[in-house]
Amino acid sequence: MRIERARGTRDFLPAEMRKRRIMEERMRDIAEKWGYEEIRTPTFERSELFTLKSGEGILKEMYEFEDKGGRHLALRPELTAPVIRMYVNELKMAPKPTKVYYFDNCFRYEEPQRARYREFWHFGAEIIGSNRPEAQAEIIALTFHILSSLGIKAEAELHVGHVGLIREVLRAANVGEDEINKVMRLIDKGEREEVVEFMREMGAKEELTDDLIYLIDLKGKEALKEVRDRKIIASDSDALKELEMLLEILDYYDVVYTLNLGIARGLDYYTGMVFEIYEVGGKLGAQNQICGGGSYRLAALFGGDDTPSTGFAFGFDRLAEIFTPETKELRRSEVVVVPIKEKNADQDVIKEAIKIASKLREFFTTHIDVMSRSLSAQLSYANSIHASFAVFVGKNEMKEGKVTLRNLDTGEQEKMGVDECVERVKACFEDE
RNA sequence: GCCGGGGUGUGGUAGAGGCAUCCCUUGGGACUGUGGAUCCCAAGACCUGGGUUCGAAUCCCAGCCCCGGCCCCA
Repeated sequence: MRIERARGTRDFLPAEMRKRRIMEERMRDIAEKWGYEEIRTPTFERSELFTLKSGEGILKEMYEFEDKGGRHLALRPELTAPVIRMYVNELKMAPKPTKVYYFDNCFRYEEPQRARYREFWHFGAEIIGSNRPEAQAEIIALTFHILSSLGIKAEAELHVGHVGLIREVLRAANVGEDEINKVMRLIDKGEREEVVEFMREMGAKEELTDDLIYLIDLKGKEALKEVRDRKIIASDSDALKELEMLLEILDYYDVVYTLNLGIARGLDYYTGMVFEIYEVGGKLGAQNQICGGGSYRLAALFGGDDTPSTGFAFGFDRLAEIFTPETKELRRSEVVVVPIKEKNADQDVIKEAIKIASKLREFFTTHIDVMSRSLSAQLSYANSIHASFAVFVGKNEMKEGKVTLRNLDTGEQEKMGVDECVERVKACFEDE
């Protein structure tokens, strides 16, 4: 019986895996250079961890189950909550800011489609313990540098917003928190008419609705000045001051952004700055968001002190669909050791070949025949895996204490000692 | 959860009621110390289950899976 993969999951073949490792290494490298340290949380958690903070949306999509002890568990649908849970449980006393990053798989029961899977990978980071725009700017700048390390900066568009502004406007007009959350969700969906409709139902003044719509539609650098000029927001507004400072610091980082106050990010726990990054080259179809993040307060929800944090998560698989490594990085430099057995297959040749292969493996990826193939079949194999060199080990070579090194690209070959062989191959691989 | 379009060896395909085609791939051989050519041999497929029919890869129904879209998200 043939067993198929579970729906929405993928097998990663060697070539794909190689590409993903290259990406992963680059992303890690940047995060480490910025002083973030890697952490890992469990693949599954108690269900409450996720149900506590997220709305019905996430709930429907969760892989939830009961273990043999009757505990309610869930495969993690995202990583922010587990990371903050870990912080509250284990890292509360760590120096602030606490800076961590992660690269792990997440699970959501959704209909698979382009760039959307049921098992997918998030690469993300959190800076915990600072409510300053400096910390927010750092997080955004970090995503920007990660993108540029992958060479996909040009195809990405960064939108920065702030949920505080809109919340302040509504609060100032005495709109209740529940209603505010509802409005935020409508805004996030981009349902302009429904926002207007909902405001009318609430009995909001037309003026307020106009201001709100005006805010949502603001884009570009001059927007904040207009907000001040039109006195939509109190001039001593904390959110406004914070956002202005954030944008200024982003300029210091040379980060290119679009101000977009229409970003609301459905989840209620975002408290301030929010941002999203989209792929604009059209490679991702309908799922063009590659990164999301913002400032939030979750620690208190999990029993810790109220702690401001800012973080982001990249959709790694979506990045992988955009990312193209240089062909040079994908090429493997390999050597095949070819024992040449005489008719009566004496083991000395094999023994010597294994020794030589071991020596070569100190430096290169080296293969040796394990199928007892003929000489020509071994060479044929070397060719089909695109090896660069073959090293022949036979009676004649053994007599002289040498090997025959054959360059498989040029066909040139020469007898030489093992040490010289190593040097030759090394020199050749270094050129690449 | 909803809506389209699809499923033939590893991959790519032809076949539109009766012998399943070709290419690539993989293993072996011709070739016993020099690869990519050629030739030969071998392996390997009609998504699953029902129905119609003398007979189904082909027609019908359901399911599963894949591709894309809606919703939501990364």
